[in-house]
Amino acid sequence: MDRRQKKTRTAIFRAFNKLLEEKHFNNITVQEILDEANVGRSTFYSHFETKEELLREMCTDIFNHIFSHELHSETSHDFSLSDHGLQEKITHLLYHLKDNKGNVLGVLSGESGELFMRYFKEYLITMFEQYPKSMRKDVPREFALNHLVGSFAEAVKWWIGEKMKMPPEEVAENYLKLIGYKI
Amino acid sequence: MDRRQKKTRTAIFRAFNKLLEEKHFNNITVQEILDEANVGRSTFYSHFETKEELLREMCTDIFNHIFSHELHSETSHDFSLSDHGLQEKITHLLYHLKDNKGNVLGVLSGESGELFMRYFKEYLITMFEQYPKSMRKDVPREFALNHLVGSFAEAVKWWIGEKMKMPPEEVAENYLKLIGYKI
DNA sequence: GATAATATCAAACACTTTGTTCGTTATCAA
DNA sequence: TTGATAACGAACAAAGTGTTTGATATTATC
Repeated sequence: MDRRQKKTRTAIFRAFNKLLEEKHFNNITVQEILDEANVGRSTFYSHFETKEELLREMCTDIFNHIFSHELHSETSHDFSLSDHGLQEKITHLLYHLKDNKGNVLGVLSGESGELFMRYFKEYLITMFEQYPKSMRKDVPREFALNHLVGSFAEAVKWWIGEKMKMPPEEVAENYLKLIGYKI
Repeated sequence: MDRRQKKTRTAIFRAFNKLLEEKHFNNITVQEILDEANVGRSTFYSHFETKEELLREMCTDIFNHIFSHELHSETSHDFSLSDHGLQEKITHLLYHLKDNKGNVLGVLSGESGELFMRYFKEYLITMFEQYPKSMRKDVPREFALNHLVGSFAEAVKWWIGEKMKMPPEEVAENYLKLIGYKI
């Protein structure tokens, strides 16, 4: 990719992220992004068709980074035994989030969290599907999966809202207790 | 309140709700609401300052109706024994939601759930606080309460997304299993 | 280093939506 | 019946969107 393209792309991402920390997605205008990123109007629209696409691409960028190790680390293992690592995996994921504090905080802690959450959950589904033992079998599979994903996403949102002051290990432990996960 | 005011207010609510079933809140224009409700532009703005306020007022209207029985039915009972009714209370709440299908579906089933969810959770906090036994004590109270409220809200969202085809009793039962609630 | 390709820019553009204003008409409560 | 007021509709300024244009600057490549 052309250096110029990379440069403007990251400039736009940085600007957008900063703005997201301050105000809601809906109340951010393209003009504000342009001013913050020092990028021309037509340049912006040659990169992204709409503001929504910008958000989507930024989300996937962040998650591809955060989940890159998570999703592929154990895919070659025996499936029935892979449950053993759920606590470690969750802890690891939380540490990743903490490392990306700068990027994630703006998007998630702001009022735009719902949009970000939608993407987050998509990745979580893939993760939890690797741990069949975390799901109770006396409840419909879809219901149980939705519960795991939804409640974990809520826990993370709460954690971030609390400025991530609780240690990742503790968050993971508390969460696993609440979903009744037996090691 | 003047009959004329009531008339236009409900006309706007009805029109707005219908539009919410079809498209996202952000993509609904005031003009569309006016056309659907057969209401003049200036009339709309004499009732609601913005589109957001319209949504907010509609949400509180719905919840005040749905939770009116829920929240006050057992407040005079003995607190330590009130846990016995959680399953019934949840079931009852789900039936209420189903009765308000027409109102709730549009707001929540669409992608506009954000604001609606926020209000919903506020009411849920009050509800779950009446059932101390539903909360594990080996996990920080705030963490546990967030888990109960968040996961229940997610379950309801899922349920509505599935067109409420699962019977309320079953939803309540499955949910209580997942949070490890012992009768 | 020269060159062809192309990314960026600024400015102007048509278009949509918002929220306000105002004079007129219709409806209500008393 | 009458005074109050709600609804109407048309026009308005303001703000934002997404596109187009031609000039300028930067890049990859030869």
